[in-house]
Amino acid sequence: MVHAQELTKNQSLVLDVLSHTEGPLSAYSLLDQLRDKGFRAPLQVYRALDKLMEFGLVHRLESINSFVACTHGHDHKHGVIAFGICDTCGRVDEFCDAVVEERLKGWSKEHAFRLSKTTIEMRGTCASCLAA
Amino acid sequence: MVHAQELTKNQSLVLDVLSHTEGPLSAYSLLDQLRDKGFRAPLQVYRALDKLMEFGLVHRLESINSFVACTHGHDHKHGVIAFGICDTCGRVDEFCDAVVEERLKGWSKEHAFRLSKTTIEMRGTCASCLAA
DNA sequence: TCACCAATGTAATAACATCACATTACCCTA
DNA sequence: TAGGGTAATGTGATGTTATTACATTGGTGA
Ligand SMILES: [Zn+2]
Ligand SMILES: [Zn+2]
Ligand SMILES: [Zn+2]
Ligand SMILES: [Zn+2]
Repeated sequence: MVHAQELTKNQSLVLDVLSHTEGPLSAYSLLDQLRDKGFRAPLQVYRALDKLMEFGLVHRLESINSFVACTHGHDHKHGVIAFGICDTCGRVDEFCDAVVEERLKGWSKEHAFRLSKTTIEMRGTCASCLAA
Repeated sequence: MVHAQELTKNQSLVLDVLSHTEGPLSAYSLLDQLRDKGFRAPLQVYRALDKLMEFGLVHRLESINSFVACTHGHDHKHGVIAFGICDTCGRVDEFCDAVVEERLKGWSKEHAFRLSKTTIEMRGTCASCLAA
């Protein structure tokens, strides 16, 4: 696992914005927020995001082409992660379920499928938004 | 459920290409393959895909921005669907797992999250490609 | 000093998706 | 059978997301 001190300048800047934002951001939103820090091109953001995802500090939400800071501790070892994404307010909840993981790995084993990455995303409306 | 006879011309054309293709296609690949059928613009493809997905005849693969024809029978009632996607050959396997579905719905209930759509995609390498 | 490698900067382009508006086809019914 | 309503279609422009290509910088170790 990588610690904050080991991050490069651009990686730190991107992680900082994500960490201080409630909800996911697109790469281009990140770029806009980092223009006054000297960011000029999408690739600067994408490169930082790639590394941060490799380190497990950031996750990509495939169904909305956006990114969130990991809500687990930095030393948390990720298994299969699932996300609950509120389409109304953008709130994202990250969680792990050992049973789900076991079932999906079971399918992979049965089918001799070498699993490299699993995406689980639930879209819907969160409790707060339902109440409102 | 909708039967093939009820599909419009554009919907039939799109489904036809998808059904006769091994593996997923992007919207623009579909467009290219349908140019000689009179297709001229992306929206023609996206509109047809939207309806076909509504009918449950086509699924979107979020992690690769592509679409596949459903491999279940037309009258199959979809629960939560999971996909195994081979990054080497493009093969896609669609399956349902009642336990996974129950666990994810359980999380939603616990968190008072109104679930509208669930995405489960496993990326990796299929048995054939591993053997080769 | 030099070779090497990781990180960065920049412009251009590719890939994916939607908006806005006009037109056509079809069904229902007055 | 004319008129109104709705679904489907055609078309161009635009918006959004992601990658390619190439140049430059900065440190690390022989
Ligand atoms: Zn995490
Ligand atoms: Zn919400
Ligand atoms: Zn299906
Ligand atoms: Zn394969």
